[in-house]
Amino acid sequence: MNDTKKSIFESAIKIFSKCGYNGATMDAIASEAGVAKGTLYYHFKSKEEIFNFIVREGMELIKNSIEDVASEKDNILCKIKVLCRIQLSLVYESRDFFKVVMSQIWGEELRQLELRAAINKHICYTQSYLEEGMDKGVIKRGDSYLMAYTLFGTICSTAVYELINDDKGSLDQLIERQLKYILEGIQERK
Amino acid sequence: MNDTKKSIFESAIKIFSKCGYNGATMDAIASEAGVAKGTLYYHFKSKEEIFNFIVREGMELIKNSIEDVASEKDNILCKIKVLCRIQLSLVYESRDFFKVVMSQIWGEELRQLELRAAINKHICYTQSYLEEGMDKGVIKRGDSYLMAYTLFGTICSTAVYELINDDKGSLDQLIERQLKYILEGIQERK
Amino acid sequence: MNDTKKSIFESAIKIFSKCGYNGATMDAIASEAGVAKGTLYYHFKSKEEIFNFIVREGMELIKNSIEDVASEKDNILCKIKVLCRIQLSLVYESRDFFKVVMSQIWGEELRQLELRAAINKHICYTQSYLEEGMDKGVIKRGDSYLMAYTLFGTICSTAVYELINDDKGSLDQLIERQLKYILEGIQERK
Amino acid sequence: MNDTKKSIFESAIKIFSKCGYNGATMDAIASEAGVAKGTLYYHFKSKEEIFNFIVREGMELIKNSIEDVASEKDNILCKIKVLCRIQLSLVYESRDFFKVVMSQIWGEELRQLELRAAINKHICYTQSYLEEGMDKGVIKRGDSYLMAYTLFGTICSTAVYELINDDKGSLDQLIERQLKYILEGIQERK
DNA sequence: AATGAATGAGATTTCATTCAT
DNA sequence: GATGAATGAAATCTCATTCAT
Repeated sequence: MNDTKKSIFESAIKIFSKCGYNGATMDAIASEAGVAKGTLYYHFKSKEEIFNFIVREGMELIKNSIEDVASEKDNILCKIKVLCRIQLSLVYESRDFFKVVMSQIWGEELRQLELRAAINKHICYTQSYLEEGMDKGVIKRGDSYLMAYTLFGTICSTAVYELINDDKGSLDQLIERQLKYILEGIQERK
Repeated sequence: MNDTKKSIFESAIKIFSKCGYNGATMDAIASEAGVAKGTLYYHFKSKEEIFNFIVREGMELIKNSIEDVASEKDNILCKIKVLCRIQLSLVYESRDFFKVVMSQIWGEELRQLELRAAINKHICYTQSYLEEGMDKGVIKRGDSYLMAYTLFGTICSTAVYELINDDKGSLDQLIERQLKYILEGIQERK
Repeated sequence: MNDTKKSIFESAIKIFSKCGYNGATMDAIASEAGVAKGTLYYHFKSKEEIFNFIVREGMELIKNSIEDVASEKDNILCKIKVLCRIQLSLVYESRDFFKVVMSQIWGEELRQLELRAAINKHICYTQSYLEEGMDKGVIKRGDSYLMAYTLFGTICSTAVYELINDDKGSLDQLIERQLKYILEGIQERK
Repeated sequence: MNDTKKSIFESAIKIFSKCGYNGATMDAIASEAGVAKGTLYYHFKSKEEIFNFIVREGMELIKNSIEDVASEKDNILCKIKVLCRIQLSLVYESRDFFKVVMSQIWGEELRQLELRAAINKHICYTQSYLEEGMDKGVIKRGDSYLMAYTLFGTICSTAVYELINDDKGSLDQLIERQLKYILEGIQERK
């Protein structure tokens, strides 16, 4: 990915996150990237292709981030904690990408079906960690697939939290709290 | 709200949920409602007004549903459980409304800021339940605001689950599982 | 076909004939028709649909013109002469339509393949007249299909003649001459 | 004309014939020629210049072909027959060039007016053969200019025939038939 | 000689809104 | 109350041309 393409890629994430897919205009993306409109079409066949490229690259990046760190641990509970922490902090670091995903996951257009497939693949990937946790006895036995979704829900809630409340101060604390809720629940043990 | 307006209202939810705000066309809404395009403008000033009307009515409905049932219970843990169950089942019953909210919450347009405010208000409302739970010693002491978001996240995850997996069979079971995860966590107690 | 649509239809023929299909712009057609660009799209789905509509209507018109007059004659040679005369005079009266056909018949786009099919159908239709002429002994026995093409070629030559030479004075004389060439040839009988 | 320029020249004919002038893109021509787009502009000033170059070269070639063969005969009827035969077979051998001419002859752009002038010059050239035929008593006396157009029309009809029917088998037979029709007409002599 | 990234003017198309009926 | 033809601003996309390498 050369400089121009990278610049378009980053600008598109910014604009898509602010305006949604249909609200984002090629003019806005071009202007944000500091290139002419025609240049977008030199590097991408269409607006939809920019979108798909973003999704593909973004999901790849997340997967790599997780694998890099998780591979260092051999304790499965640690791995799961790392998995959660990384995703939770990515919500902050790649907030624009998350907004694009979360706003575009709901419709019935082809690009949205593909996005859903990508998200489902990611959730299945985290599911495999949970199943290893069940085998090792550190995660409660149960519907690992649904559990993986619950975990994804926590990511979502964090994204919404970040969206509505701009408090960036206590990021680490926030992440630890969320992690605790998901692992141990919110109900007081009797 | 007369029949025509109601028909437009329901069609608009359907179209907004399928296409997003910008992707939805007045043509599509009119055609879904079985009326002429001009009729939309007889009942609503603009597309944005249809959207705002939907959000207002929808949030009102949810709040009423919760209050109706919660008022019957006097045990706060029961109230919280009911609160969760109702919202989780609403994800299924009003799935189109949820899609509209979830897809439109992320941008910076005026209508989106207003939507966020409405959602935040709703979360604060559930927060008050959690605080009562803390006072009564059934919910772990902690950041009740963040906890309310976590709860909202579970709603989100259920919505995404419903979106990707069409299994409608075991709805009650699903809800009970989600409820258990949020209350008791996913980690095995030692 | 209401007034607006008719106006678009006629303007489009004019513009297509002057600029070709790709050279014609929707702006030019709209401006010629005295309507807004959006109005074109209210009546036709696309530029291509305008083109196809023109071809369909135009061929229909020609066929009707021929049938109307030919049905009055019972002598087959008279019918064939009428067939030729009508087409030759149509070259002048509907010169813009002919230019559209002649300029667009050559490519490999879908609309052009359809146009070719329409032209071929028309040629086959004139072929049936020639075959009747052969049966009645007034037309030389031979390849009636190729002969029908030769007849079409005379139409073409007249169109090119009209294009290059603006002499409109002696239209009837011109037609009679062309008719004589095609029926009796240009070579001096020995 | 070096190899690169020749390759561009031939590719341009192919693309122009398939897409028309406005439909042909410099990208398509470059890709067909197997060179970069910039290379086109090294050899030609503009798209229009490529077009004009093609017309000039093509007309030159046709004239030379005719003169070469016609000069061998001294009988004028033979010359005229040769003239027809060569042009009719050129329709097959240089079909792409013919398509370019036939599709581009109709508009009002400068390049098209120039093309018409070139065609008219060619028709006047064949006219001079017909006049010699009239003087020698082998061609019917009459409007030699119109007659030359009729002859050109037969070329057109053959091109359309070739376009719609791919039967390449009986080329010589086809040409002889066309020649007969134009010389002797299609009507049965009584 | 040749390249191909970049451009921007201009093309086709979309669609929320208006308005006369 | 309801309609749908008409609009025009703005969207996506195309492509001949330029220019630094």
